[in-house]
Amino acid sequence: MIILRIRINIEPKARSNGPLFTMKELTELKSELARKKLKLTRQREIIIDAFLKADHITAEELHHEIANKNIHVGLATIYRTLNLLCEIGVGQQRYFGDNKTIYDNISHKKHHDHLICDKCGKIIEFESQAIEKLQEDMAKRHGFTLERHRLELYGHCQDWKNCEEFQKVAH
Amino acid sequence: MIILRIRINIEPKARSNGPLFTMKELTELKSELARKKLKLTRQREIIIDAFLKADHITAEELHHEIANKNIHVGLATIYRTLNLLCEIGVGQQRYFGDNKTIYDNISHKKHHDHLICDKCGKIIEFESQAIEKLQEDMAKRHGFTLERHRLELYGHCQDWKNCEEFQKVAH
DNA sequence: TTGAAATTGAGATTTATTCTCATTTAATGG
DNA sequence: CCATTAAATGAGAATAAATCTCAATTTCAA
Repeated sequence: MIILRIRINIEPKARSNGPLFTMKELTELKSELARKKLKLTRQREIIIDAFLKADHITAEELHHEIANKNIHVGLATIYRTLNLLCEIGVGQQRYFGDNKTIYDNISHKKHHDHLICDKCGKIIEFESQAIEKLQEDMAKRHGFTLERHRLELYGHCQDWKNCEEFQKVAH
Repeated sequence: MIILRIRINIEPKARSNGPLFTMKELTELKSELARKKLKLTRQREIIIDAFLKADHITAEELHHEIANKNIHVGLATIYRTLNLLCEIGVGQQRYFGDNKTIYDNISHKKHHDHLICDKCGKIIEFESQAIEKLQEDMAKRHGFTLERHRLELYGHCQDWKNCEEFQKVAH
């Protein structure tokens, strides 16, 4: 018997180097997907695995990351899956002004804001109850019901000159 | 004698309905442009005039605004001039997440942050010394020299249902 | 008035992201 | 285990905001 496969995107072997995520993560994810009548495809597993290992990453970067493993997943699928993860609440989109959407892996993080180094691109996360409080006050003063906010501090860090990822970032 | 003009973009008459800006503004602007070896063209006058009358505006909106006066200025020129105004310090770019750059006329404003209504698109400007102070502290704590920041509060205002410019804004 | 240098318009180009649709795949229930 | 069906994928087309190109035009200073 001969089976012809016209398009095999990902070889079954791609799965064989260790489990992609822990059993707990996998179970949670599956039930979350099932709730939305979504499927856990091989592509999604791969994307999610790479995403969970990252901290802040762009779709393009993730695409390369996966390509480096000699796996091909279409860029459109990467975008689709990243947006899906944001809907589920595992990720969040950020725009730091360089015209690229950064996907923030918030699976293990609580709410936070960002400090961004203009020189080396370093991103530091922080949280300030005091600032949040003042924001709430300010909104109330103007008759607003606050839903969300965006706070980004830009400047340069102490050691950007030694920073390995040093690169002038455009504004 | 016959003069043939192949391309007349803006008729001289377009200038005749009143002075575009006050003498003081014009003088300041001219010297500012001269300092940079830039020219005060008719297009720039028109764009700057419309921009100074606005508060927050997109390039596209400004383009329409000008078109409504039966004057044609190319969109590329609008972008170029708006960016120029930002360099000079008369304007500032903002991104409020709807994938369009908003140009903020800051000619008569000091530093401020924004409250944005998700329902009607209303933009309120505010300033908080207290928040700024906390931001400074936070940056210092992480070894950062703060250059600038972005603080935007999103939610909905009291009266968005009656708001004439009501329109669901996409996120 | 004139010449050099800056500016413009029109449309091509870029770039990130989304969309389209034919093909393929996962999950479900017998 | 297999068939069914709805969901997902890949590839490339489409979109949309903003920038770029370049020949034609205009400003400004001398």
